[in-house]
Formats: sequence, C-alpha cells, structure tokens
Amino acid sequence: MEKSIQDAANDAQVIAPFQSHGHDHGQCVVEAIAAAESRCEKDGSSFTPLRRQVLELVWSSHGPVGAYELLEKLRGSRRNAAPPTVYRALDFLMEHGLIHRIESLNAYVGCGDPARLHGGQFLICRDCQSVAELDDSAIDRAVTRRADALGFDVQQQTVEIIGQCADCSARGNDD
Amino acid sequence: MEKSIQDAANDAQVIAPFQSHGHDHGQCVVEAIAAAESRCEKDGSSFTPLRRQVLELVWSSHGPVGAYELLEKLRGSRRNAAPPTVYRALDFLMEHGLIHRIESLNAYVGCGDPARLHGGQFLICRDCQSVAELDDSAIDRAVTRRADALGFDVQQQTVEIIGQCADCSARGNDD
DNA sequence: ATTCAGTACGTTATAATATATCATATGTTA
DNA sequence: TAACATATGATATATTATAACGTACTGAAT
Ligand SMILES: [Zn+2]
Ligand SMILES: [Zn+2]
Ligand SMILES: [Zn+2]
Ligand SMILES: [Zn+2]
Repeated sequence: MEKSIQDAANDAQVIAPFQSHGHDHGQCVVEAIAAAESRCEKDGSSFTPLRRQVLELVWSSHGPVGAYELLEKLRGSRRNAAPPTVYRALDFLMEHGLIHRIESLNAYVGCGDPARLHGGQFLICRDCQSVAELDDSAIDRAVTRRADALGFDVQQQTVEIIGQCADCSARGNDD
Repeated sequence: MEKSIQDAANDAQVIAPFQSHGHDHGQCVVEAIAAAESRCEKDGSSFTPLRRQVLELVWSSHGPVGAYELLEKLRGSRRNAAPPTVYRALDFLMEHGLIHRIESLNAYVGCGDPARLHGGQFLICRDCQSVAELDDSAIDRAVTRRADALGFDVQQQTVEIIGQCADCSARGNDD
C-alpha cells in the first residue's frame, strides 16, 4: 500500500525516527559527518579534527550521550582530553545546528537535519532511551500562536516528550 | 472592549501569566499555600512544616529558583539544612504537582494550578527571567497527535519556550 | 503500652555536570 | 614580521544532585 500525500507530508516532519536495531549505523555516521562538513563550509566555520571526532562520538551511539561519557571515549585517542575539551566542541556543534542538547537528560544527540535551522522537538523512550527527532509544524504553530497572543517573541523551543516507544510497548516493557 | 468567549477560553489555558511588578505578591503566596494544603489533604499526603516552608520560598520569588538558592534561604531559619533537605522537599512538591522543574534552567517554579494534573508548558523570558505557565490544549493536541501517529505513548510533556516577553521587548531590552 | 512498620528528616560524603582562567599553539592579515 | 583572532591544553573550581546511614516521630496492631 502506497503512502498518501498526507502521510508523506507527515513523514517530512519526522527528522529522525526511532532507530531499528538492524540498520547500518555506520552509514548514519558517515552521512552525518558529510552533512556537517557541508554545513560548516557554508557557515565559513572550521570543522576541526577534534570537532569532527566529537560529532562522530555523539553519533556513534544512537541515543543521547552525556558529556562525560563522550569525554571517556575521546580519551581513547586523546589521552589529555579534559572537560573543557568536550564542552567546547559540544558548544560549537550546537551553535552550528549539528547536535541538540536534551535538557531533561543533560545529554546530547546528533541532529538529523543540520541543513535546516530548527528548535528541538523530541520523543524520548523511558525504557530504551531511544529518541525520535521531530520538526512538527503543528506543534510549532500551536506554540507560536499562543506566544503571539501574549506578545512573547519566541527565540528557542524546547519540546521534550517522555514516554514509551512503540517497540517497547509491544514488548510489554512496563517498568 | 469586552472579551469574546474565544478569548476567555484562551485565557483559561494560561495558568499563570507574566507577573506585573505592582501586584500583591504576598497574596499569591497565601493562595498557593492554601491550594497546596487542600491538594495534600485530598492526596492524604502530609504537608509538613519543612515542605510548606520550601514551597513558600519557591513562591517568594516569582521567577524560577535554583535548589541551592532555596537552600541558602532555608538556612535563615534552619541552620542545619543540607542539600538533601531541599531536594527531598522539592521531590515531594513535584510529585504532588505543587511545583514544576524548568529543565532548561535547572530551576523550580510554583505551579499555578495544582488542583489539575498537567505537564509543564512555559514561556521563559531571557531578559527578566519571568515565566508564564500554560496548559494550552492546542499544543497538547499537536504533540499527542504526532506521538500517536508514531505509536508513542506520552507520559510527560516538557515544553519550554525561551524568548522575550512583551514588557522586555517594549523596554527595548535587546541584550 | 508495647511492638512494629512506615515516613520524615538529620548528617556526612560523594557523584555528576559544567565553567573560569590562564597558557600555548596555530593560522591569517597587514 | 608584527598583530590579531581562533583553537586547544591544562589546572582548578563551581554548580547541581544523590547515596548511604542514622535518628525521631507517627499511627496502627497486638
Ligand atoms: Zn535537529
Ligand atoms: Zn523504547
Ligand atoms: Zn502547573
Ligand atoms: Zn521579560
């Protein structure tokens, strides 16, 4: 059964779906790095080896990753890496829209669409920690409409929805 | 000019507006404590002096307050208060819907409508740190609709919108 | 009233997350 | 070359949050 136009329009608002366990994740990383290179070139910003490496580490797990977890991994190849090393890289990556910070987890996740500027909208599974990134215009409109009514100028949206993903509810994870 | 029915319905979704500087804030606190008492009585939970005091401190500033800021104030009357003292009280207050945590600020704010259970939707002014609490059904519906389409079961919404409030943009705070 | 279980709080220590500051290196511009 | 901006190294510290264990109170069952 083919997808309707409406379905296609809806899919376009799901930037990164929940990840199946079988997919070729190496490919995800490669594509993310390529997108980042292109984005930084456009911005005229320098995508240094350190920044690239941190971005690879963020992507290397599919879920949100903490800064100190990244630091540990980074130390595999850079023995002298310290907290500022990773925080500075994370700051750069966020400023250039290459990653998002998940406030409710103090963790970071690769952006599935760095070409397009957007705030973060996430569905986060409590059981398997997987994350789906959205850029849902209906959510955005609802927020903007209310803010406008109050004379509030929106600069950044943080929408983080905690719950249970379809896979986990199918498996009956009721933890 | 009178408010239309539509306006009234919209206002009902603004749980706590941005606060004017001139209002009687003592009254806000009194009402919040009364609502908390009634809520805890219904829950059969014990609204102890410590918990009451922490709730008063949360309300005593209109904006979001950090845990350690609360701790300092608490020490005015309880010299031996320690981090667990305040965190335990905050946990209790959150579990009973009396306060919300603002994830993007690591801070806590009194709930303007503890009688009704709801996730947090906030507009947060970057300049004056004031917060408006919403319970906007259009935002809620947009989120739920998208989550449903992905088979995701929503347990908790975190919606935190950073920007500039009407007062600050009128004053031309462009910081 | 005594025992018991549950709950609230005290107390000390430590974990987890993030930033400040100054030094060094490197690349770019004039 | 000199001057400057950017990126990273290195050390220290700030901020936010929890673990673990002990004590005191509460209210119910015996
Ligand atoms: Zn994104
Ligand atoms: Zn899941
Ligand atoms: Zn509330
Ligand atoms: Zn403001």
